[in-house]
Amino acid sequence: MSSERLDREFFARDPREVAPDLLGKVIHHRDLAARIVEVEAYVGGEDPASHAYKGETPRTTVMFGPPGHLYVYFTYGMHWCANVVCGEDGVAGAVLLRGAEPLSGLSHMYRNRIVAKRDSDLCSGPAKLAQSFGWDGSTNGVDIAGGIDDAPWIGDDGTAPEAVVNTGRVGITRAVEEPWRWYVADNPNVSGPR
DNA sequence: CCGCCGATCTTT
DNA sequence: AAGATCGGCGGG
Repeated sequence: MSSERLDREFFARDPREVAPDLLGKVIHHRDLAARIVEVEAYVGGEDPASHAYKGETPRTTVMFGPPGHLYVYFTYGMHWCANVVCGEDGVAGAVLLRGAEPLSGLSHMYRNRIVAKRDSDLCSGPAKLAQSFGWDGSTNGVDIAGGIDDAPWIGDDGTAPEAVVNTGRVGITRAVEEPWRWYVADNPNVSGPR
C-alpha cells in the first residue's frame, strides 16, 4: 500500500491535536516500518510534566525549534525516547511515540533489540520503539518532514484505527490528570495500563 | 498476568 | 534526588 508523507504543516499544530491524528500512521526509517498505536502530548510552557516547562535548556532546544523534527532524550541512565516536535517554531510542544506495531524490517529490529523475544517486545514502549529503530542521541533534532531520503518519516496509508482510547499520561508525577494520552484499543503494542 | 525492585547516569 | 523506562524475578 502506498504511503503519503506527513508534511511540516501537519506537525505545526497543537500537540494535543496532532497526537490522536498520529494513531494509525506509519513510522518509516530505511527498511524499518511500524504503525503508531500509542502517543502522548506534551505542551511545553503550560505543562508541568513537559521537559520544556521551565524554559529552554541545552536538553530541550529542539522542542523550541520548528515542528517536524525528532526530540530524542536520554532517561533513567540507559534509555532513549523519541518525540515529534509539534506546534509553531519558537513554541515548545511534542508528541511522545509510546507504542507501535512492527510492519517491516522485523529482523533488523530484533538485531537492534537483542532482549526482544516476540514481536510485541519490539515497539511496545517509548524506549523499546526508539531502540528497535536504532535511534539515540545522534537522532536528536533530525528533520522528519523535509523529504530527506535516509531520515525517518511518517506516512499515511489511509488506515484509520477502529477504536481510540483517551486517558491520563503514563509514568509521570505532575499533571497526571490531564487526558493527553491516546492509544488504539486492543492492540498488543500498547505499553501502559489499558 | 501482576507487582516489586535494581540498573545507571543526566538533569535539577 | 528524581526521572516522559525496562527487564528479571517471585507469587497468584
